[in-house]
Amino acid sequence: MVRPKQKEQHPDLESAIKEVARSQMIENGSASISLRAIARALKITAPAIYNYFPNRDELVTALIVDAYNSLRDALLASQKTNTVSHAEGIMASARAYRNWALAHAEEYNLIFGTPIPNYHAPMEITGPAAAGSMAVLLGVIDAAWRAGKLKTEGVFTSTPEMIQAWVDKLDYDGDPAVIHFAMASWSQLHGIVSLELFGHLAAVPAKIKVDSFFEIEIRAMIARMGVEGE
Amino acid sequence: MVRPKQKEQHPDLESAIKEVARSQMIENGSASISLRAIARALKITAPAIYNYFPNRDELVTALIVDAYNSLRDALLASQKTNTVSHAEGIMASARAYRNWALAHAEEYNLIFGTPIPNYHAPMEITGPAAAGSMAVLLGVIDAAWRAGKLKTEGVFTSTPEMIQAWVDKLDYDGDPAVIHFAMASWSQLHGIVSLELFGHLAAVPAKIKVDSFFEIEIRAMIARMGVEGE
DNA sequence: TGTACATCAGTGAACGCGCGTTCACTGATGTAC
DNA sequence: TGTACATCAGTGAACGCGCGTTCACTGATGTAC
Repeated sequence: MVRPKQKEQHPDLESAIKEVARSQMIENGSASISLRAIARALKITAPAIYNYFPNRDELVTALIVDAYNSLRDALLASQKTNTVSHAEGIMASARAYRNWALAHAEEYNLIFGTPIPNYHAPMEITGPAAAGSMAVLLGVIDAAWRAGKLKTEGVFTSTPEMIQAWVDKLDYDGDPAVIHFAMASWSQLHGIVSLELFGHLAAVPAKIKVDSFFEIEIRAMIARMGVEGE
Repeated sequence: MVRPKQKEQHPDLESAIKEVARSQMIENGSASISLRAIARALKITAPAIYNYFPNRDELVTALIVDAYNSLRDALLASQKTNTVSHAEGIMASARAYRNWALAHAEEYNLIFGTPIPNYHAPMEITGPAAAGSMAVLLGVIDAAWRAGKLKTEGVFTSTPEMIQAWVDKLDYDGDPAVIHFAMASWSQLHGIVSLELFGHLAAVPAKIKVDSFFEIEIRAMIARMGVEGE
């Protein structure tokens, strides 16, 4: 997708296009990514974009992949500085997830929200990107399990279809209950974060802090998994 | 909005317009509600719609209000047939919430998902409608609390800002922890349901059942609230 | 019963707009000799 | 150092499209006398 360039108005127009696309998503929502609007903002003509992306859909795909990678990096970064305890490690990744979502609201929406009309994500490209960020979340919980900190007994009597599918998909060799916990944690993160993003949790104008609600809920989840506090 | 009619191609064109709008949301997503497309489907001309809705935004608002009311009715219906136990009452409303969302995916998305670009919901109209459906969820948990079935001690040390705001907003005279539990339950419901709707929880093509995952998670939430099982 | 009139739901043409994409082009730059 | 040529990022015009909304209208129906 990147071609050797000889002259350019912008030092890196491919990145500039994506950057403007991101900022336009913030203004108008991810549904209204428009090549012409991007070109206008960059003071180039719309066809120039075709030197970098073969069409609008591939630009959207690139934005999705970037978003997943950005989320993955944020999650990874939260782990590097946290070796205190497994409970705190899980808390740190949860906070990193939420903070990333709040700081990149439209990108979060792009990957986990309403699909863009008339756009169909090519799974062979977005799938691995998605797995990359999910793997970090699973990894944190898996680490707690491998350290014997997770209470997996009694989570379910027989492995449900859905969990087994994830075990197979991720080629996971641990306790299926770890996958269940990862999915449960992710659901909870997503539930809080997405309601918060759309202003459903707190009265919007006042911009009331959801922080303590988030902390209480995630700690409850960690307690449920049996991981001891710091 | 309703005017006396003397002749009509459709017995109730106002309802027909909303019905077609709903089915077009299913096909193309809520972002692409189009008066012209609706008119085409009804074999009328686009300006005819202006006899029923002053503009596109008010049609969208009407759809949002309908959606909230429909969800509220589904939640209420789940309560009428359930007097077995508080735990089962909560389970029933949770299942009703999920089932409604799965059966009305685009309406769910319309009220809780990405806002429609360039559309701003008039809070004085959508606010009460939203409160109506939320009130049912709160009511079920509040009933358990009033029956002394909820373990509200130790949920938080001091009432967080966000919860207090809801207490004030809903003029709630019970334990603030009940509001917390209602918000927590809703977050959890929303998290699972919205991931499920967008195919993130289960590999999409196989359409793997999320049912048991959902049951396990909601039962865990009920257990956390201290409500005894059946 | 018959006629004149008012009502008003739905029509059809038109407006100005923004969109993705194509195409032949231009003109600055880099390269070869 | 100087000239001829190839490259190719970006241009500008054009395409066909769908959109929300306006406007003067038409023609079937209901009503009054």
